[in-house]
Amino acid sequence: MIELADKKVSKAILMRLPMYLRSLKNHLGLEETTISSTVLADELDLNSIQVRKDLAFISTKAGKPKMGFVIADLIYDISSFLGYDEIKDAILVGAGGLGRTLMSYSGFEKYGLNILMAFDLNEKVIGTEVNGKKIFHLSKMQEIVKRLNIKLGVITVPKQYAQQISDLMVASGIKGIWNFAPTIIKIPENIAIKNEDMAASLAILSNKLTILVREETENKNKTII
Amino acid sequence: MIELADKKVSKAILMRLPMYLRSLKNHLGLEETTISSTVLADELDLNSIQVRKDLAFISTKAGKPKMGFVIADLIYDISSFLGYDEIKDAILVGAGGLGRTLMSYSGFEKYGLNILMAFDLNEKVIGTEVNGKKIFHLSKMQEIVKRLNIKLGVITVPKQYAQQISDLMVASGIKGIWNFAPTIIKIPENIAIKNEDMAASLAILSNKLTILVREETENKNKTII
DNA sequence: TAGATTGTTAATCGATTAACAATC
DNA sequence: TAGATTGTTAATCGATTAACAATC
Repeated sequence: MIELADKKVSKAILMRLPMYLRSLKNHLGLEETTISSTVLADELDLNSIQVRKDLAFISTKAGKPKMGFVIADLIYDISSFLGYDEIKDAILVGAGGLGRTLMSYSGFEKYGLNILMAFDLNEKVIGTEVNGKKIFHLSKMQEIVKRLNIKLGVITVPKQYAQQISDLMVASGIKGIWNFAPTIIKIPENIAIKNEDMAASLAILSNKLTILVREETENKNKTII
Repeated sequence: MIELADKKVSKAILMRLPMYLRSLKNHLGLEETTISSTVLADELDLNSIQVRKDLAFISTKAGKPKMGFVIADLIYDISSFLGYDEIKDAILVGAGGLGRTLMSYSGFEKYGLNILMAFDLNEKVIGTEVNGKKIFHLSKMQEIVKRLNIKLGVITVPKQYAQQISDLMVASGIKGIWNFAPTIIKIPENIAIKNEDMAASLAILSNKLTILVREETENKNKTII
């Protein structure tokens, strides 16, 4: 019997994998064919043991002592592990500033995300296109999503509408939601959600900055005293 | 002698604090004055013990048995802990789609971030304004940043320019960088950086979605077999 | 008072790092 | 061969959760 080895991945690893991918692609571009865990670790400010553990976790081929890892193999393994190789169609709701920015960004395809079209309520934008992607009236969403069997939805509406839109998406059969509205959305158990939380990012940066500035002030005082 | 209790905050806590803040503001808006750790925990899908630990860590006033925490106090404590109460001026480099979106978003002030102006190389946008914020030629940046003693920089340029812009920012005296370019930037020790890594977010969502869909398929097969 | 809810100490869990033998 | 670099087992570290006494 085949053991599907339903490995549970930690969030920490999932966040590092795209970092590896970037580095690896850089090195491949530089005509290199292999790479050691130390080089990767140094570049990404990680521990080399951690890098080896992570790579062992996702890769199908082991690294070789003295030689390291085959870059192309790693790229392939990480990409498929992350599902970047199978393009997932998505719809976006809220064709305002952020929504339009995401629509015009062509880089998501690299990560397996393809925003097909958008929905909005604003008559001014309905019927127009952004980056070749049509904007429809929100009332059309459910039918289209069902018909095309779309599984991913991006929410870029003002926060007061986020919950409604999310409910509508779920009702339409969407299974994964990428939420950019700065609010918490309630979803059923069997739906995946990722909140893009800029406030949290800012909190972290703000804290780092505060500590830095404080340290510098203290050091200055020391020399004076 | 005063012990400054230089508490080292974990990233995990820093990411939760903005979540608390949101919830608390909601409840305050609902005319409530106190809240228990269980209510907060349920709302945010956290453990109530964890909530109490977090709150104990940042708050100046203890909660009271049976009554819970005073919402207004918590809001004040979290805000000041995160530095949201002291507005930090920032500049932005790269007035393209994403840059302009960030410039037009007025919500950052709530988090203590005020984007004063932007810089770019594109003659078409130089001299124009977005949301009342002027766009200058990049060559003006260093002087302005120094003169106004600005400590925060936002990078929204294409990835191939990100490193140069970062170097320029550091040379101008900027201490904290919020990087939206999908690339790794090398910075000196004494500079704070936060990478807004959409690829990592997508990786996490993509993985959740894959697991979900796989489970559903397996369950369906079970019933058939 | 009785019960809800706090804060703290101890236990658990998971992730990171260290040590080291295996090997190309 | 000698040395660099791997993968693995064990140790450490930190964060989360459990247990429970304190108290409003």
